[in-house]
Amino acid sequence: MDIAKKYDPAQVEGKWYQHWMDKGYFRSQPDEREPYTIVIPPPNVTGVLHMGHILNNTIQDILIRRARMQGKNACWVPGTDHASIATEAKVVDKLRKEGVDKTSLTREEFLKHAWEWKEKHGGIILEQLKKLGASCDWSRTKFTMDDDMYESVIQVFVELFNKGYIYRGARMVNWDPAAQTAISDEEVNYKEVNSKLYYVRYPVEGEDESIEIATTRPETILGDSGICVHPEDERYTHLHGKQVIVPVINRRVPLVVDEYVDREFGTGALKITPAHDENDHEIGLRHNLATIDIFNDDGTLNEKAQVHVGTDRFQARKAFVKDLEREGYLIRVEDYTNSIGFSERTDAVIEPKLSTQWFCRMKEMARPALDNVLNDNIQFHPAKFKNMYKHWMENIKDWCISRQLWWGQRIPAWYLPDGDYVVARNEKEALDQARQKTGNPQLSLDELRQDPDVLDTWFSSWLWPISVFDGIRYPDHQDVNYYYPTDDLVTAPEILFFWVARMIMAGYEYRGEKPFKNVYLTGVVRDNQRRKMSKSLGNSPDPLRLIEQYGADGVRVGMLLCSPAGNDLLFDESLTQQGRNFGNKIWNAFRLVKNWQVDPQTTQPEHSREAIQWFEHRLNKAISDMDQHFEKFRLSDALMTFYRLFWDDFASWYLEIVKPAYQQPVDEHTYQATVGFFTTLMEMLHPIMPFITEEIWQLARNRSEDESVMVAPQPRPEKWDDQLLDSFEKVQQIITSVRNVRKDKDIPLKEALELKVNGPHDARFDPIIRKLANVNAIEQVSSKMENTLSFMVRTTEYYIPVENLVDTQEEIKKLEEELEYTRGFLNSVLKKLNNEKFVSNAPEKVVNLERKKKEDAEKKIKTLEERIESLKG
RNA sequence: GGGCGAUUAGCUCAGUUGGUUCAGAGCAUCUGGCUUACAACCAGGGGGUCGAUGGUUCGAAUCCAUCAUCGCCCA
Repeated sequence: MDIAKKYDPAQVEGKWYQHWMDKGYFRSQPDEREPYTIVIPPPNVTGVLHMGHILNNTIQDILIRRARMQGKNACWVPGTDHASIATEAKVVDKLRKEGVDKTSLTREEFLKHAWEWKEKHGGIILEQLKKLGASCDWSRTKFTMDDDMYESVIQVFVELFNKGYIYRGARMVNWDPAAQTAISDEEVNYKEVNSKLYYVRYPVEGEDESIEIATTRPETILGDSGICVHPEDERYTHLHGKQVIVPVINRRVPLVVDEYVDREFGTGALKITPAHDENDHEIGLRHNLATIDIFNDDGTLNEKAQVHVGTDRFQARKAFVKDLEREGYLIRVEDYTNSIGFSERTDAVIEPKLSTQWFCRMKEMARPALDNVLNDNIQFHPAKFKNMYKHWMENIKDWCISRQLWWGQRIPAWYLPDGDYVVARNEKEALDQARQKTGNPQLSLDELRQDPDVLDTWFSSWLWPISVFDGIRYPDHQDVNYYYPTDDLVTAPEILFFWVARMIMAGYEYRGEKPFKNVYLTGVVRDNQRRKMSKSLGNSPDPLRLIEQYGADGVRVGMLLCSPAGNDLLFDESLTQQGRNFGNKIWNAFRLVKNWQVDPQTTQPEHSREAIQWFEHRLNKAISDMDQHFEKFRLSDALMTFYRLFWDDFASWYLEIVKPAYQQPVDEHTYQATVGFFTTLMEMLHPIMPFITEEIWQLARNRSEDESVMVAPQPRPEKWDDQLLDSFEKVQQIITSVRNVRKDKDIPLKEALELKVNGPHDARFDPIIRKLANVNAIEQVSSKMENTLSFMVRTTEYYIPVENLVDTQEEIKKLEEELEYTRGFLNSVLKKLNNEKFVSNAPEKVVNLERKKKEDAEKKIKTLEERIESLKG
C-alpha cells in the first residue's frame, strides 16, 4: 500500500464529512434507544466563527460523538439566535451606508431589510462549524425567529402575563441621547475620566445653617427631590425631619435618612435625584420622594429644570455652576476621577433615564431553579460556579424584557384609546379582549395600538431546550417527550445568569423538569498574554485559516490541550501545531504497520507475544482512565491520557518491540493483534479527532460501505492486572538503564551486551529486554561481579560485563551517592516508624507500607555497601 | 464597597475525602542521534523549600487563621 509520508488533513477531512452527511449519521429520530441530547448555545446570527465557538463546539462534538458510539441515540440540535440589538445595529448601519435612514422606513419595510440581511449572512457560522467536524443534526436547524419559535415566545409571554408574572414598570435605562434610544448594559463602555467634584451648600429651612453635599453633576441639582444622610451620622442627627432648600430654584425637599449613604464619602450627605440615578431612584422609592425628570430625549434641559431650558446638559452644567457661584452656594471644586459610561455606538455619555418597560417576575421561578442546582439535580462543571449562581439567584431582580427595537418578537400588548392595555396572542384575540374590557363592541382594530417594542433576545433563548422540540406549542410532542430533558449543556460562565439560569427557570415552569443534567462551563479564550481575544486587538487567529493549515483534528486537539474546565485558556497557535504533530505521529505509526509484509509461515517471536499481552492490559487500564475523565468532564485529561498511551506506550514501546527487523516479514498473530489495537485506539480517539481516525479505521481493514468508526461501539474496558503492568514498568527501567550505560560509555546499539541479575527478577519479559536493549544473555548470578558496570532497579542489582570500560572510581562515586540518598530516605521512614503515635494512629495499611519501605531500603543499602566494598577490593 | 475564586517546574495546568520514594503531566529547555514509520522525529537529562507567616495533626500542596498578589461577578 502506498501511503503518504506526511498526513494531509486537507485531503481527508472534507471527504469524510460529506460521507457522514450522505450516510445520515448525524440524523436522529426518537426510537427505543436511550437518548443523548445537546442543544447548541445558539450563536449570534450576525457572528462569524471565532475561537470561543471553536472551543465550545469542539467540546460538544466530542460529547455527542462519544455518546453516539456508546449506543445512545445522539441528537445535537444546531441553530442561531436573532440577536436583536446586534443585528438591528448591523442592518441600520448597512442602510445608513446606502443612504437610508431607519426613521424614514416603516417597521415592515425595515424588517424586510433585516430578513434579507439574515438570509444572506445568517447561516455562515453554521457552515463554518461543519469544517470543524460538528456532527449536528442539520435537519433540525433552528432560528429563534422561525415561525414556530416566534409563536412559542408569544405564547409564553401571554401565559406568564396571565399568571401575573409579567408587568409594566419604571426602570432606569441607559439612554443614548445621540442615538435617542435605550441601550443595554453590555453596550455601555465605562471609562475613567478626569472630572470635578462640586461642593454645594443647601440651606436648611427654619435654621441658620446649611447642609453641604458633593456632586460630579451639579446640573442634576435641578432634579433633586431630597437630601439623604446616614441614620447614625451624628453630624446630622439634629437635622432629621427638616426640610432643605434646593439652591437657585428654591425647591423645598425633605431630609431623609438611609443606611445606603457612605458616611466617609464627601460630606456624608447625599443629594437625591431619583429621575437620573439608579441608586437615587431606589432611595426615592423607599422614602416616597418625587421623581423630577429634567432632561429631554436629546439631552437638553426641559421646563421642569426651570432654568436654562433647552440648553444641552454639558452647557447647562457650566451655566448652572456659575449660578451657584454667583448666589453663594458653591463652596469649592476639587479635581476628581470617576468612571463614566459611554455609548458603544455613538460614544455619547450615557444618561440614566427612567422609562416604562416590561418586566418578568423572577422570585417564584427562581426558587426551583436554585434548589435543583444546590441539590445537584443539575450539576455544574466545575462545581465552583454553584456559589456564584446561588448568590445571584438569591438576590435576583425582576427581568426587564422589553427592548426599544424592531428586530425581534413584538410585544403582544395592545393599548386602548384610554391608555389601558390588553395582552393577547394576536390581533383578533386582542380586539375581543379590548371590546370586553371597554364594554364597547364597536371598538375597531384601528383604535388599538400595539406596543412598538420587541422582547429581549434571551426571552427567546431561555425556551431553547424546549422550543427546538416544539414543546411549548405542543407539550406532548413526541420530540420533546423523547429528548427532554437534554443531557449536557456547554457554554461560557459569562452567560450563566443571562441564559443558563433562565433556561432552568423556563424548564421547571414549562416542563416541571430540568432542561439539562450537566452544565459544562468553558473558559474565556485568551492569547498567551492573557488578553481576551477580540477583533479590535486583532489577537485572534482566524479559525478557518487554522483549520486549513493544521486540520480540524489539529485545531480540536490544540483547543483541548489548553482547556481545563472553567479556567480561562491561553491559546497559542503552537498548540494547534502540537495537535497536527500528533496526527502525523498517528499517521506514521499506521504507515509502519500497514507496510509490513505478513508471512503466515513465520512463527511469532516471544517478545511480540509478551508485548501483546502487556499492551492489552495497558489498553484496558487506559480505556478505564479515559472513561473516568469523561465522566468528570475532564476532557483535557482524557486527551492527555490517550496522547501518552499512543505516543509513549503504543508507538515508543509496543511498536518498537513487535517491529520486525528491516525487510523481514511479520507473523500473522502479531499483525492481526497490532491492527486490532490500532482499530481500538482509533475508536477511543474518534470523538476528539474524528477525521484521521475515520481515515485510518477505514484503511486498517477491509470495510464495507456501511461501516464507519463514528457509528462503531466505543471500546469498553476489561479487567487488567496491575502487577503485570508493574512488572513491565520494571522492564522499562531496566531497558532505559542499559541505554544510559550505552550512552555513557559510547557503546553502540549494534553491539550486543550481557546482563547479569542479582536479586529478584521476573524473567517473563526477558525477550523484550533482549530485543530493545540488544542484550544476548540474561543470567541470574548470586554474587557480586568484578569488572562490570551496574545499576539498580528497585532492590535488584544488574551488571553489564564490559572489558576495559569500567572506571572503578566513577562507579564507586555513583554508588556512594545512591547510598547516601537511600540512607536519608531510610531515616525519614524510621522517623515515622519510631514515632509511637504514628504507629498507633495511622491506618494499618499506611504503617505496613512504611515497613515495606524500610525493608526495601535496608536491603538496598546492604547491596550498595557490599558492592562498594567489593569494588574497593 | 459586597461576594466568589486563584497562587504548585521557565509557561499552561493535574494533584480526587490529609497517608504508597507525592511533588506530577504537556510544552519549553539541555545533551546525543537523519537507527529506512515519523527531524512535524528518536534516545536520554536537568528543573519546584507547592505565594508568605502561624496553627491543627503522628503526618499538610491538601484542613484552619492572618497577610500579600492576581482574576471574576455584583454594586
